[in-house]
Amino acid sequence: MRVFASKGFFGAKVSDIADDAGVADGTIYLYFKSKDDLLISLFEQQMLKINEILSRSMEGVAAADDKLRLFIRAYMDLVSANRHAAEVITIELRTSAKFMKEYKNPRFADFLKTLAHVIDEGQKQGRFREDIPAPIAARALFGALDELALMWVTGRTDRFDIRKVADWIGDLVLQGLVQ
Amino acid sequence: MRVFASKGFFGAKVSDIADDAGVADGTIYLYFKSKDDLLISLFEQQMLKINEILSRSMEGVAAADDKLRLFIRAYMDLVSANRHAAEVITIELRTSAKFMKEYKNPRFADFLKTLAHVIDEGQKQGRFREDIPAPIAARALFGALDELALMWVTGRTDRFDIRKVADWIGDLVLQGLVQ
Amino acid sequence: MRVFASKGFFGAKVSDIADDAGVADGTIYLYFKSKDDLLISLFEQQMLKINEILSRSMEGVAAADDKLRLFIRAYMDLVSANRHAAEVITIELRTSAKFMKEYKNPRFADFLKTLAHVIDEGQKQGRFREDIPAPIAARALFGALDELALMWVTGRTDRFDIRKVADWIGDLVLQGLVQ
Amino acid sequence: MRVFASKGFFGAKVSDIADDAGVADGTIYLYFKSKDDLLISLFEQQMLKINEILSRSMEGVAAADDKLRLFIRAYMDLVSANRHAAEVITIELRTSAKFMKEYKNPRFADFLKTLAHVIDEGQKQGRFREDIPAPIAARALFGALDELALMWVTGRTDRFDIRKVADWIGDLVLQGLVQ
DNA sequence: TATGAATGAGCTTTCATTCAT
DNA sequence: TATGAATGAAAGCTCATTCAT
Repeated sequence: MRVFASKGFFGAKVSDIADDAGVADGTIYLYFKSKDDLLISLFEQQMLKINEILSRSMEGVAAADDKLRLFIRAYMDLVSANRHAAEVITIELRTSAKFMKEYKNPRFADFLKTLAHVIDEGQKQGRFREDIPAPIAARALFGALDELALMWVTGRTDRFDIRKVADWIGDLVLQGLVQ
Repeated sequence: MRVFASKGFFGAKVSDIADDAGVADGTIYLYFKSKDDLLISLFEQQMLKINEILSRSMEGVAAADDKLRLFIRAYMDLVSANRHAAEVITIELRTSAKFMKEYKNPRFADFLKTLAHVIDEGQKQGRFREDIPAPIAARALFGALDELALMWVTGRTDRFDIRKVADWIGDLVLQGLVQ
Repeated sequence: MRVFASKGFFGAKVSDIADDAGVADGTIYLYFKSKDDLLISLFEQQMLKINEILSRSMEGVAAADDKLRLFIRAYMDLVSANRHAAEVITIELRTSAKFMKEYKNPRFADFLKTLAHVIDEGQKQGRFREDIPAPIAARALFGALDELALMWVTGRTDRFDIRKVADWIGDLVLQGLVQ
Repeated sequence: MRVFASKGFFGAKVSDIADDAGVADGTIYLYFKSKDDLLISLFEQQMLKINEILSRSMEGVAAADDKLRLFIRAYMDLVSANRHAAEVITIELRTSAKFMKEYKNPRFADFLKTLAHVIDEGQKQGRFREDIPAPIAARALFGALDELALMWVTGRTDRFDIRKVADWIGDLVLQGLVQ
């Protein structure tokens, strides 16, 4: 993750990764089928963890808007706590489609489903407007979160408080810009 | 653009691009210094065009919320009219930072500035809430737009109407989910 | 000659030569069959001129040792007056055998013949020792001259007087080091 | 060495060298940084060996003229025993300056210093004339040796005895042509 | 299990040469 | 005659992957 984060998938040599891990190049291939597989395994593992943490963050909360705020905060906390992972997921996730034709990224689909589900709940609770389809809203929200994560990850980290950003996004998505 | 869009920067061979363009490999190098330069030139050229169209789309409109809606619609129209360009910009833009360390991407910065400026206007007009900093809101909005563009570009195009999506994002960002 | 001298045969691009000559690349090919041919023509032309000047320098002189001294001086004068030509001939001449398999360099053979002839005369005049075969002595003398030409051409030109060097070589070859 | 000798630096493809060595192309790059580095390493290695052998050949001999004769014989013996090396050093050494701007060739400088030192000794012993500067005489002698080595290496080897040539050069340089 | 030297396919880039204008 | 844009073969180098130890 450290190596992919700092050099990107194509820039990262298998030998760089082996060096960073303190093993020989060949050893990598005892645990992963290929460099592609290495990145995919990373995705899977991280997304699994992320999905779990995000789901847990909303446990025991009933109101959809509270859930959404908690989700957003938890997501941003994850980003700030796992800089490298965030960078890899944020950036390489996109490119992956291009060079790993066959990989469907099921965990990311899970992620989006969770988010859409919360919004759907809100709509059923009568709290959220129903004219925007939940999957679209979920995707838009993810885009916003992802972009700000990228901004945080590539920018000077000390420039702004990621907790505040989380709340701003919560306000934006729940109440909108118009006051 | 067609080739980068379908294979990604690293997957696209210079000879693929030359083939697609109907010229010899060497001819590429009469017009571009390197493969990197080719992608960068593409960015610059497209972003310049995009920025121009987006600015023009809001001309003669006073209210910031109207401006924002027009901006969003124009952006989505551009995406649907320039599938390949959208794909390249959406995806390669992110990766670019990793493999083109020195490239600052000034046109994208312009893009964000335009968007932030509209939001700032809305705040000064008293229409938009002032607790969310304009650059953050702009970035979040771009993330949402970009993500939906990606969804449209990589998904089955006929699945939903991009115009409707534009309006949904407008509603979401201006009024929020909570009704 | 200027371009070959400063960059070497392989380092010199045809377009560099065209630029230096103030013509288009294609124009070169109206006058020379190929880049190889260009260098060969240069050799031929220069060596012809050199051979002529050297032969003339010894005209009307009878004693072989006087002839040899005059030859040496004339050679070194040529080198100092035609820096670029000297550089090309001195350096590229050697490499030529490697990459221009078929080129026999007849003018250089003429050059060596002239020199060997003078030594042969000296031997017949009873002035020069006969135990050293004239062609070997000629070749050795050329080697010495060539090396000093190279030294002069690649070194700081102002460091020593090429006329003096010529006389030193004359003394060395005629009288030897032992006093 | 074999490949550089038969095709020259530019004519020799890295894959030719790998083939000749019985390894894969990539293997070359585990041991040498680049094709340039390969040639430079060859120079260094050979010249080191040559300098050592030449120095040793004169050990225990006091008179400078004896030393010089031994040096010349040893040099020619080396040439005849290491045909390919001689060819590479003789020819590529010259061209090297043109395409390897930064390479200073320190071992060749050592070689010349050794030779000049012997001549200087002869002058101090009162055996050699002092009007010819030792470095100039050394360079001239090297030129003669180098040229004859080239002649031997590129010509039909059986045409003359390299030992005899060595002695002729010894006579020429020590006693001169004039009898 | 772990190693790391060896592999060799594959890619970007260069540049001598051509030829339509 | 002159041009110079276009060509495309060719070559140096990289690096994911293998496999004997």
